[in-house]
Amino acid sequence: MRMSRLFSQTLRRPPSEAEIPSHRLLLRAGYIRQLGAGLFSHMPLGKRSLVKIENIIRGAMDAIGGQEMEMPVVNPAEVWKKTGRWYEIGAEMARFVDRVGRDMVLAMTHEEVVTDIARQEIRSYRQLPLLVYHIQTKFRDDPRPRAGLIRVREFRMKDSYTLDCDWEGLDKQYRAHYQAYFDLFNRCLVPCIAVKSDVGMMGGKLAHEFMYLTPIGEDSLVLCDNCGYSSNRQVAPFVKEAPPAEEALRLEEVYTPDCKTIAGLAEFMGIPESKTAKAIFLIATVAEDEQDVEKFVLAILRGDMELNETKLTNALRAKELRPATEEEISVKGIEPGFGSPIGIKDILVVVDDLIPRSPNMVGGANRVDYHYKNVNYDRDYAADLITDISAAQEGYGCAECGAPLRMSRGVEIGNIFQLGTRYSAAMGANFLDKDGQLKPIVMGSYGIGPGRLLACVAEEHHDEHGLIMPITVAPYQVHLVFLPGKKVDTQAMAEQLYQDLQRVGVEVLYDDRDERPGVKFNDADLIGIPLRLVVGERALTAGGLELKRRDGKGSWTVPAEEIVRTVLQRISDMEAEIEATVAPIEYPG
RNA sequence: CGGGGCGUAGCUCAGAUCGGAUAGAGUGCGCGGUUUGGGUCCGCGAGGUCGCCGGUUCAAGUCCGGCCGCCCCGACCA
Repeated sequence: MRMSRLFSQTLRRPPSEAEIPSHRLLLRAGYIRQLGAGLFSHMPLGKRSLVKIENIIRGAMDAIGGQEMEMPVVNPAEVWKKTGRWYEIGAEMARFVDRVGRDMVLAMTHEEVVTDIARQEIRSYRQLPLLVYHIQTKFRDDPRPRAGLIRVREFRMKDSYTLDCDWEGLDKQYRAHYQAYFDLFNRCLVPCIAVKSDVGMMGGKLAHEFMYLTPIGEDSLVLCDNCGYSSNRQVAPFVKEAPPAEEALRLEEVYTPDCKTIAGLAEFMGIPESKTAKAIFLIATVAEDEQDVEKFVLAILRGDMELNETKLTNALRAKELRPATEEEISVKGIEPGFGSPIGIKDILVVVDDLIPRSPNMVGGANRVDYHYKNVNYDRDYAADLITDISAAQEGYGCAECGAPLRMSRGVEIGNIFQLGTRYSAAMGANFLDKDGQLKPIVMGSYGIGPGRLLACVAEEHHDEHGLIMPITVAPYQVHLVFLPGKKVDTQAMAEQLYQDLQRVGVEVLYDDRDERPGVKFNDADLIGIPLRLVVGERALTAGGLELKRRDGKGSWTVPAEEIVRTVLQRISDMEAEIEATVAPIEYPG
């Protein structure tokens, strides 16, 4: 490609709305342009990188037996109603009515469609297992897109689906994806870890998220350096050490003026926060018989701990969970700031599983400026549900080995779900097994966001001058630059090289513009093509052309007659370096 | 959806407190010259519904009201 013809220019300054490096550089280098909140165009450079990423994904999926197909973006609501997700998913799914008044959706994932097809196609265990995938544009009306390509509303997604006779088969395909994902992320040179995750709207049993670790990430992760355990904070369990047992003392009301916070209360009472209990009031939306019911929930956990809303949502099987308003709290006869489950009726009380093991706590008395001393679970109040609803924190004990946990942040670049029979059972996708029994197909679902992955590549590989694209993902392999010469016609040489290199299959971005050297070098650095080939008089008098790696790992002066061969060699060197990082990884089970 | 910020040339920003005549700069873009190994220098030129609608006023980029858009924090989220 001739840069004089390229449809996008580099920007000297990034638009002011871009804050994170990947967003700024992808804009400046001309890979992307923004249309609206969470809506981006991929310019020719960006599109080429995106296609390369998608092809890396294709390679990895095909290698584990995947068959590429394509399913419709627009779905009739009917299938979504059948699985219930029409009702469960909120405003993030775009819906519309077609010309004859039918409800339609823009599919944000394709379990329904795959299951619908499977229902028609699959009759026998002999047709299983199967792995199908497609790479397609998705729209999710995210309430808050951010960070450039990291979190957008419209994006490309690879989603694959496995169909199996049983859980053993699913497990096998799940593990194959686990390995394939590491392989392909390695090929993109994006380091990542797999963490256990919440199943969220997908439903199902087991799920992992693949996380690129970075402070700009929006997921909080819990990691154990000792045993390697890792989990999304949303679901992370941890060791809760119960305080020493004590004789239950007499319940006592104490005057605690202005103690509306845990910190204030602990200070006033002269006790650690761990001796207090906090009461949090929420409204949970729960589906009962296809109807949404709002339930008033009182969550109780130790004063020094934080509520984990995902855990609570899952425990309640709630669709939605939000803090209760002061009015809603007052209506229940509860005093905000001094709330307590004691003596309150007609609410759903959920207690963190550490509370029953914590004797003589200080908690609210439902009366302004008063708390109870020596509150003991069971004796003084009861819960509808006792379970883990507290959030892991830095330093808490690892649930596997007890060592202190470390917190980190990450960007989710892929995920894998063991769905089981949720969709097949709901939609009647059954097959006849060996034993003559009709059984629901056991399914899995697996996603990757190529656009987000591109952002992570940029985030991981750049310097103060611009992008440093890995050879596997770069829009072109070689950036050819000529610098006008006084005696030598460097432009003619460059034109010839441009032809020669393309003839042997090298992808060349050729800067044929009449620009000053500084401009060309700066643009080359910004765009980040892995190899830069300069035709200039200075190097020619020193014996050849200048070939340089953008990542700083080598530069060479190459005689003109050897240039094509050398370029091919350097390209395959760089490809080999990356392929060497692809290795079997232990599946944690 | 709550809190905060911003909206003037392709991009980065002045101008707004205190209303006043053809709305500016840098960069980018076009033309001419100059220069040619890290964003040369000089000249000329094109480029604007000052986010939109309404109001106040003799007069609005500037004041008032409403709306829209974008960004950040939170809520939310495969």
